[in-house]
Amino acid sequence: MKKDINEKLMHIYRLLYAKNGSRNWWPADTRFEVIIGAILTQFVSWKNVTTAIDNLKNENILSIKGICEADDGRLEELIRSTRFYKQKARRLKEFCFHVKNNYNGDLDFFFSKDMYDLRRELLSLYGIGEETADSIILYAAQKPIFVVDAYTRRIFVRLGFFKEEIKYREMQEFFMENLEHDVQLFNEYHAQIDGVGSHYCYGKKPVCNECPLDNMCLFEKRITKEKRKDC
DNA sequence: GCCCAGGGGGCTC
DNA sequence: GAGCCCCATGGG
Repeated sequence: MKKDINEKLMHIYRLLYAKNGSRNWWPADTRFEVIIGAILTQFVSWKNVTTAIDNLKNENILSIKGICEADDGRLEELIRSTRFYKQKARRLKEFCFHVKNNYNGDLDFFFSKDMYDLRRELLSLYGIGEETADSIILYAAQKPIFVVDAYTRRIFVRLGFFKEEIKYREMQEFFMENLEHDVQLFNEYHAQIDGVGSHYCYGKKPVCNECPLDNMCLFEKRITKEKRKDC
């Protein structure tokens, strides 16, 4: 771990934490709900997801058994608010059947695997890509993997750490090479990024004046003078 | 009416 | 592997 990079990353973390406090992520009652939320939130705002999760709760099918036994059309209807609902209904079903058929429906059993074995297995399932897999590993299985997303890219490109075309794994490796592997730190760091991500962009729009990272935009060499005025 | 939002699969070359 | 299209709701 490079000490100077670690200190920069921790400085950013502390600025965000000082402003927002703990964000208590992930917003869910159970780890199964975390998993369902991770799949449903793909390319959609969280508000749309809460509608769907409430529907599943009200219908009393927010469980592996419940999803497995649910009628396909009914399931689609309940999660309609999350966009791409037909695909997502299939994703939920396939995840639940995987755990049911291979782990006797037992998430403890499923999550007892080595972290990277678990990651490979999740990635093999339909509809689970890197971000979704990592969210499940960190927030449901409580194993120390760093979750990156579009907001992480946006902010750290703007701050000058990454080029815009950086790959998911490269971003993830950067954080994991330069931060202590700690579930609580990884949990809160990603949550903090999420909390300010919507205020950031690559330079097209002004950043939020309230954001504690504004004065760090000077790290971003590719932002023009004109755009820098936004900071 | 239009634009955009925290992704992933599948196809092509 | 990169580039492209598909999926198809809800809020501002």
